[in-house]
Amino acid sequence: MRVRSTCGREGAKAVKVTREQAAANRAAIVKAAARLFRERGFDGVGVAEIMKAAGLTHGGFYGHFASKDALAAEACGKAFGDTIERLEAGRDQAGRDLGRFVETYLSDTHRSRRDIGCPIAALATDVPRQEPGVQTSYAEGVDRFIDTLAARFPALAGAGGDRNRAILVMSALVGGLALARATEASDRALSDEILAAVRDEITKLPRT
Amino acid sequence: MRVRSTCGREGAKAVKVTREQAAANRAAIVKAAARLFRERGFDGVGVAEIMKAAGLTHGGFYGHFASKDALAAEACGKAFGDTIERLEAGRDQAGRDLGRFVETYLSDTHRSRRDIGCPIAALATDVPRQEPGVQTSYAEGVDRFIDTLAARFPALAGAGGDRNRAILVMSALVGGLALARATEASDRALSDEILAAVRDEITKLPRT
DNA sequence: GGTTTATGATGACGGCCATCATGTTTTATT
DNA sequence: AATAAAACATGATGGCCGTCATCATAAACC
Repeated sequence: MRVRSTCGREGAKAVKVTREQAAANRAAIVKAAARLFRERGFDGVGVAEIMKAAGLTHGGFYGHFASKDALAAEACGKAFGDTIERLEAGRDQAGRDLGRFVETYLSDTHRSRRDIGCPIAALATDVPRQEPGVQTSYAEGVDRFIDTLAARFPALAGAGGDRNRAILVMSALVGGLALARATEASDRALSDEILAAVRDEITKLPRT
Repeated sequence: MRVRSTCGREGAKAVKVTREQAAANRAAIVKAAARLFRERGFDGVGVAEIMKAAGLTHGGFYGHFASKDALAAEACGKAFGDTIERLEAGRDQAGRDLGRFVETYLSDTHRSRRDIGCPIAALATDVPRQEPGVQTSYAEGVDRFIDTLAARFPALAGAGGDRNRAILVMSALVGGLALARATEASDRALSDEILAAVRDEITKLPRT
């Protein structure tokens, strides 16, 4: 009720697309957001840039999502979905045994690719500062991650059904990766040392 | 060369203070920044708010610091200094043995007080997105933290002089605390479970 | 084939941000 | 006592942000 603009007068090349194309666009927005949020944090990327990365302009955004926060929650869920799916399916070698998985999680590649890596490690300290929707999405992801870990690696499943061992391993993985990333640029030797140490110590953990 | 303003015309109550008062003001800025950055992240707080928290107005800021990033690096250093000093001095009970320290690090209090807690856990995922100065300050702090940990708790010092065990414990502590914070608001039970699990598993770790 | 529907492009709004120019007042120096 | 230096308050500037109003267009449905 404030705008009395005269916009959209001359060059509005509207592009009404098919229903499935619109759905594809929506998915592209979520996908781009999941990538950019992990790379730069929730507050480090604007709506306009996300839309541009999805091949659209910023105006159409609110036709798909109620707010940036709503997208953040959904993008967070997608990032978890992708990661857990990869873990559950065990498509690559990392799914076979714990040692392989730990090697992959604490690898050079995972350290340098925040944008497509584990959202737990990429967003951990950002989440407490976000809206409830994002926090819920994240917490559900963490819970699923723990269960998946315990299910896939029997050595992590406690005798009494507790998930303590899986939680310890997850915490060490997430903490180690986050610290390796934080120190990589200014002290590569330290960053490498952290990766190697957590890798070695986790695999040396006594079996239950 | 752009401003042709007519500012400071009527009510400019300038407040030139003594030399030591100026130094105290500078320290107050760093202190406020160290607190606010841990609470809201480097990009979650503006210069004006930091200055206000220090009891000043935003204009005087650039008399003390070259940029917000320069302050961020210094505030990061101060946060580490305080935390490591507390750990080294062993003033409180947490300094005595590893179990006590782990209990304190993974306590309710530390979970809810990001602003005065360990900067490693508060800023981990923000640091890779900051300027080199901040990253260097952070990496130095992490390095010192590992050394302090290994020095204070003999069980964490490896036989060959390696710091692997200390690094594992640090990673688990940092990861566990960060995840407990991220899940606290939306799933308190999960958050508590994480704190307890990491606490228990670390203390059950075999001695070297 | 005509009507309805809704995608998304354009552009505007107000707010917040980092940074800096200016001016006043007081301390420090000579 | 006079002068230089410096601290800090005021306020401006340009840029980016999330959000929204408007509307051309083409798909979806009858």
